[in-house]
Amino acid sequence: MLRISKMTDYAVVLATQLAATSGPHAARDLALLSQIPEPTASKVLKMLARAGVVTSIRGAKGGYALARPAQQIGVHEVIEAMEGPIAVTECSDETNESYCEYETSCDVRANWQRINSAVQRALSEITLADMATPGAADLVSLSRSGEEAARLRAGLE
Amino acid sequence: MLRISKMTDYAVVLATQLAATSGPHAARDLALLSQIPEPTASKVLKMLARAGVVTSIRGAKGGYALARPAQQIGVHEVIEAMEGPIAVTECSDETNESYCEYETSCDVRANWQRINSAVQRALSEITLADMATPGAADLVSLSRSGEEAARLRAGLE
DNA sequence: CACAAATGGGACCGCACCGGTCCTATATGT
DNA sequence: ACATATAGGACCGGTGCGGTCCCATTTGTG
Repeated sequence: MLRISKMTDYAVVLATQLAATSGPHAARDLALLSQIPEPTASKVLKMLARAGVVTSIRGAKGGYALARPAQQIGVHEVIEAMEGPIAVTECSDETNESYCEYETSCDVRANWQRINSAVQRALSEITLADMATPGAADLVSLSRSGEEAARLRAGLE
Repeated sequence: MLRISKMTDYAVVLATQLAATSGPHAARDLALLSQIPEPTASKVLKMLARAGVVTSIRGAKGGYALARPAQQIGVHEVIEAMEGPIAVTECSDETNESYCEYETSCDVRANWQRINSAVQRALSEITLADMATPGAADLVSLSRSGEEAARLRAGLE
């Protein structure tokens, strides 16, 4: 988990660009703006459209626009559009019957739901409008990551 | 992001088992308990050891134990042990110089940090002790990140 | 009405990564 | 010494993902 796929990165970039401007934009324009290869950007936008995150207008003068106001679209929607439902473990989603004989391990798996919902909540609180506003990235404190933060800091200096 | 790899799932299961019991356990025992193929479990435990999540005791009567009390180990440590630093985008971690000519897209990428830290925070608030307690799957620490995000949004609106 | 400009929906490919196994070296209790 | 563990890799097969391309469909425009 938590490794961001490139496609998902593209999706967020593109969706944010749609949030920043207004009116429909052709896939080609968005691709140029975001420095994403055009065919790939097109594919990503199609996925977003199918997921209902953006709307599409076909034909000449067509393009893409957000399906709803940017404040009402959480980044989790974009991410789920690209990667499917978030963080399901095998134990939770399917029909499997009898490998839960050892209840200890299955209890643990049930607890994965905590992790899933925690992540989901965190992601749904960040909207595309947030992503479109440039400055405020730092007021989210990343302090508690300890060594991670230290590494980042070291990288900056 | 957010697709949970099998290895990571194993890691959480194994770590949680260590949290539930006490004293060192051999990899073989843990593997049997959790229904994970032994060589794989062994590999996962090695990774956790190298990351400092668990300690190892070599030789006969050896085994693995948590490096710290379960309440002090967030699941993000386990996850990072398996997958490396959480959710970094290419733009943030490396030495790359000049593909940020279009500042709009790079601004967006800077905002990835919000997502990263939101997820990080959510995960760091769930400890192995939480994962080891069976019933109380909901509640606990999830509310924190919610409040935080609410504050952020309040600032924007 | 014909044409150009767009999206929709796939098929397709190459490669990196991941799950999984196994082998050898080293450490340590008995 | 010997049995029991972990440490650290090498190795391999399969799947998934990034990425491209093609063709059908829709729709504005001259």
